[in-house]
Amino acid sequence: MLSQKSRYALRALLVLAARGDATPMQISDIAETANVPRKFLEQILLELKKPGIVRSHRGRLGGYSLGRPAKDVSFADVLRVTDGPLALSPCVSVMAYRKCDDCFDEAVCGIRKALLAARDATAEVLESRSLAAAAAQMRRSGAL
Amino acid sequence: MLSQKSRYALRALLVLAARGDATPMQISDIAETANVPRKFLEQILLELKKPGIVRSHRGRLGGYSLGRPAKDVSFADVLRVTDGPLALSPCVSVMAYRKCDDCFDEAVCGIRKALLAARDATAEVLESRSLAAAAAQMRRSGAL
DNA sequence: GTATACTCTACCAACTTAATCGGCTATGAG
DNA sequence: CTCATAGCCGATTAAGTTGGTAGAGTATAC
Repeated sequence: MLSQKSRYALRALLVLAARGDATPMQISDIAETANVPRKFLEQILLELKKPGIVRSHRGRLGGYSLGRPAKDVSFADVLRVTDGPLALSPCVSVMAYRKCDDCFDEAVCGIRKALLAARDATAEVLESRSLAAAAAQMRRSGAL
Repeated sequence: MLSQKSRYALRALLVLAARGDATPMQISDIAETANVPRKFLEQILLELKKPGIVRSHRGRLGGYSLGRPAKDVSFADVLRVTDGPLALSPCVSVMAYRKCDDCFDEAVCGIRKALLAARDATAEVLESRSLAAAAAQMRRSGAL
């Protein structure tokens, strides 16, 4: 299951993706539109900023905007920031591989292959879905 | 990521699946072979018993055995017990559907479709992998 | 009838999650 | 210049989850 934080992140980013222009939008406005607690959203946006998913402008008339075109931000990109690796086990994570703590031999593990297949399947789906596509779908179904 | 509990459950079940016969094996023996803390394994097996994944025999010479043939127990069956739904959001769970707490209209949600596709992809993989297949693979690669 | 092995409830420490608070810092408008 | 404004950032917190232990109860083979 996704964390609440991930859900908030996706909602906030969809708000940014839905507005055509790239002028910055203030945290408070994003928070209100996406229905996310303001102070919590601050933290989330800060994290999304590190990998360049969003960009910020300080001072008067500051705010946040997407760091790159909405079609180039996948669900996987976002979830990796807010929820960590997509994989079900560190030993099958492509972006953040790590040996399992108590695994004595990976080559012989009866669990690993299935988890790897699961990871590949989810990654393929989540990497192919962009904010742009999701925003477009929302527009089509009548949600502003 | 899987919980430690799920990893333990899979390891323990693979131990049971790997032995050909269906005579009960004691918790302590399973715990030792699968390298799982004994008391914790007790709880796990008890949970796996409710849906019939394992069967228990009490008293002297008691123990646990698989509740049905290893080829009929999928990874999905196990993980649903130990880690809950496979889905990333309650609203896309097939086995345990629930409306998302703060979602005002599911039909218009820009996130849901992607999560549903992700769920279907992982479910297909995890439902197609059985304990029998994993045990066979382990046997082939030299792990007893 | 008694040793043995599962059953069940309670408990615990450590960690994570979902926030909130308040002060600091950069910046654009006037 | 200056100051109101908006993001930056570290600390704190309450509640919940995770991983694991303890111990009394109960069924059953011998």
